[in-house]
Amino acid sequence: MSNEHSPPADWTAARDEFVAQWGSLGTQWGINRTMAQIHALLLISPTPLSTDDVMETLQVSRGNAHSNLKELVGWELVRSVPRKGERREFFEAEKDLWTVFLTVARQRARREIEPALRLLENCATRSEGASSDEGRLFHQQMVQLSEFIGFGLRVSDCVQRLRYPAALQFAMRLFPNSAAPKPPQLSP
Amino acid sequence: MSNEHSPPADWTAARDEFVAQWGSLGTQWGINRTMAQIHALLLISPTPLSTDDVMETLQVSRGNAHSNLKELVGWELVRSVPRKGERREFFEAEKDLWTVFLTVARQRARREIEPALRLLENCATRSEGASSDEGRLFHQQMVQLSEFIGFGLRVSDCVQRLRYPAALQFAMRLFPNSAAPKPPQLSP
DNA sequence: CTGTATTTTCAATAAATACTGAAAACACAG
DNA sequence: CTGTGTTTTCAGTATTTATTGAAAATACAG
Repeated sequence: MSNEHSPPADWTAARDEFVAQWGSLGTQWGINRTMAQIHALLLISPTPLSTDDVMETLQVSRGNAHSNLKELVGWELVRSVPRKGERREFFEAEKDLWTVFLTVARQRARREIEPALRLLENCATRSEGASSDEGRLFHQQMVQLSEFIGFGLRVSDCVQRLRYPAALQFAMRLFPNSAAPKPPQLSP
Repeated sequence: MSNEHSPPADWTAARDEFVAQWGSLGTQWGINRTMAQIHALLLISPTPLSTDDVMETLQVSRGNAHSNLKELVGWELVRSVPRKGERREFFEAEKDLWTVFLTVARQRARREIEPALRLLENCATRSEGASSDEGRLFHQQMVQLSEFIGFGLRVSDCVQRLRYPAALQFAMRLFPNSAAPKPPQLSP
């Protein structure tokens, strides 16, 4: 993994801190630590990594590395890339951040928001004719929540169709006082 | 709490399911079950509730109800309202969903995103002069991530200043094919 | 100050979640 | 088929997080 002529620079300390902290950050968002760390690792790796690479770097068991890699693949944030003449699997992360953002939004919408919306609509229907104060407020809030979340879902759908430059332009037009980041432009 | 002339309608079943499911939903987003359930409860309660009301309705201990109520107050999603001639505290949730959305966005930005941004900027600086492939990609990703997240923060800042109707209009202009929800209009 | 209602704290415990490691299943070369 | 390298599964264990309940602190009325 590490080779050649680089000075034993201390950016490696920054790397380790990034991986560790990204893991903690993840837990605050309902993502398990190891999964977030593997994602961090792959985000900054110039080459695809094997399960054993992950095990060694993060000092976790095979089962743990395996299941979290597979889950990342399930989230479409990581893909398995075959290597010529190698039997084992290698994994690489999607590195373009706009794509990562869209993917996370899409997956969370599908897995979590849409089921919630169904719940809310169902609750709204079931409380249709309520006559008490409590019942009417409940119905009202269910309708309001489902409309709010439904609207959010539709906006997200539209955003999915934007390429990064278009999204940027929209944002700039909407929020002139917020400077935009340079467009992502990764090396091949 | 329950009184008067309502038929023993079954919307109460819908209510119970809403509270329970909102709790599970919360856990997927890194919020503990009880806290999410208390929030759900207050969102649909026409009157402020006491700690004992919460304990009884959700069947949780005093300590649990207490600490989660206080944390909700800390998130500014719930406020304590004094009741004339009553010594104990009553709590009510912010019910306007646009306000709730802005509050959650603001709090998460402050508590989680801003610290992450500082980490990323720090990592970007510390890897400034890296010469290896790995080092340069790391630096590049740190810069990219911090710019992306920084931009998100600035957009969020701007959104904070929008009233709901203005936000709606913006969204409609951006995404003409997504029908908008009726503007929230709660009874006094 | 004394007594009572209420809030707050926190050590102990329970529940949920994540992780390990070894065994089983699988894939393929020879 | 046999042997070897790899992936997958999963029961057991460890870790983390949430919850309880009772004691301590607080607030106030009389």
